[in-house]
Amino acid sequence: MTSISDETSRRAILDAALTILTTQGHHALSVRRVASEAGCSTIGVYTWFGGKDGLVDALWIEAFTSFGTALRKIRPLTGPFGRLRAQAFAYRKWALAHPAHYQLMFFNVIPEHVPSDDALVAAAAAYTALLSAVEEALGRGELRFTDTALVAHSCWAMAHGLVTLQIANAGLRGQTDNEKQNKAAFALAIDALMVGLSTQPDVSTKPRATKAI
Amino acid sequence: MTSISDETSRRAILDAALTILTTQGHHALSVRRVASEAGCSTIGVYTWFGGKDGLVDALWIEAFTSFGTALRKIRPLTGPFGRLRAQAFAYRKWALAHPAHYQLMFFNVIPEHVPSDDALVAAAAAYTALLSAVEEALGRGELRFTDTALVAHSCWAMAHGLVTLQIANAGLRGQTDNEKQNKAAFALAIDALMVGLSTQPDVSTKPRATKAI
DNA sequence: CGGTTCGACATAACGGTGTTATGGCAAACA
DNA sequence: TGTTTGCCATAACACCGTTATGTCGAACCG
Repeated sequence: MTSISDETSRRAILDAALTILTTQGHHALSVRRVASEAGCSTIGVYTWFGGKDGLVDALWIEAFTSFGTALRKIRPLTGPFGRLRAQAFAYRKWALAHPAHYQLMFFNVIPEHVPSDDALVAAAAAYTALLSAVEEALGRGELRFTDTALVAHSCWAMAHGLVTLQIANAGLRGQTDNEKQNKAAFALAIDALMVGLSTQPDVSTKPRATKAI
Repeated sequence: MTSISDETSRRAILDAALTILTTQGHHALSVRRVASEAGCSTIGVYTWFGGKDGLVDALWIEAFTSFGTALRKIRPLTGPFGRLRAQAFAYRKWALAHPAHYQLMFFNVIPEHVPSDDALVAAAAAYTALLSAVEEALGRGELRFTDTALVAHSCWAMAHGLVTLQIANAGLRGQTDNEKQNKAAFALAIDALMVGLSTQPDVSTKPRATKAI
């Protein structure tokens, strides 16, 4: 029996959590602060989300949904691996645009949180976007391998590893994050993997000698 | 003025933290529990480590030191990329043998901890092991690229991404972790990257169609 | 309309956390 | 012998997630 006012209460708390997460980071995401930001007592978090865990779970689901749609938007098919490459860059773009969310999703940054079944469904939906791109490449005969899941796993791990290292390093010493060089390094690694997975190793990219990272 | 008894106090606390970390996980790593396990008051953690942050930092340094020596042990040079491949598998082996440490090092699992300068030195030392292997491959003319750092970054990200996904998934649903299939998936991705980075794409591995992951 | 039920919510508390102020106490030193 | 110094336990502080208690208003029903 969720009325409109119910949803606004829920939304207010969720938005408060969202702003705290993006502006102050996950360490500031306490029930008391969220309630204060939302203008209610801590009880609100428990009536609408069942506790901090449920709140984090809701954030997780929203994040994975946004992530999944960002990946699913990629449709161009220009050139071999066109969609896979574009998806990898979309992956990177989304992650760097939402680092707090990305940490929430993949860094296990709130140790007491274990994703619910609904959350796992949302995560799986994002993964299927990647799977379909792999299947497409496989259908076009661009892969040396026939196992979609294995190839998708490799691509996911590559993109995840690259993005993870960048986010972790950026949070470390406040280094000047040279977006251009980082993106070039990302492209190099992704392209190398694509070449390695490809039937036609030297088509998709024309690598040149590059400068130091 | 660190006497022997001083070092034993320090060691006792550090060992207590280590056993708690490995047996109960990072969420159980509280100052009070560590002190209780070590048989002293919470003050001990502060006199010897300056607080929880310093304790975690000490664990981090020990972990990266162990990790670095594991990587540096890899010496065989059989075949192209022999050392790089062996190092990747050593990377994986160490990470899966010390999942709690790996999470501590890379998952940002204790949010309030920021690595000290000493800790960053230890981490950099582990990275140089990888760099030297890349330089060796480069010296043997096995790479299409001339930038050591870029290639090392790619390799690191690939291994890190693969291991990270496995550890995160293992912690998720208590799935039966089919070590054999996981290792095969790891090998496939690493080999594909090596091929993509190689001057002679079809030499290092002979991939076949593989079963589902 | 009056009584009852029920859900949202605030207050205040409980047990836990990291941290620290206070003070005791033994060893080293002048 | 008197003083200083450093290790350490006790107890407290502020914060955390969570919950028991009770209030209040709306909805429901006779």
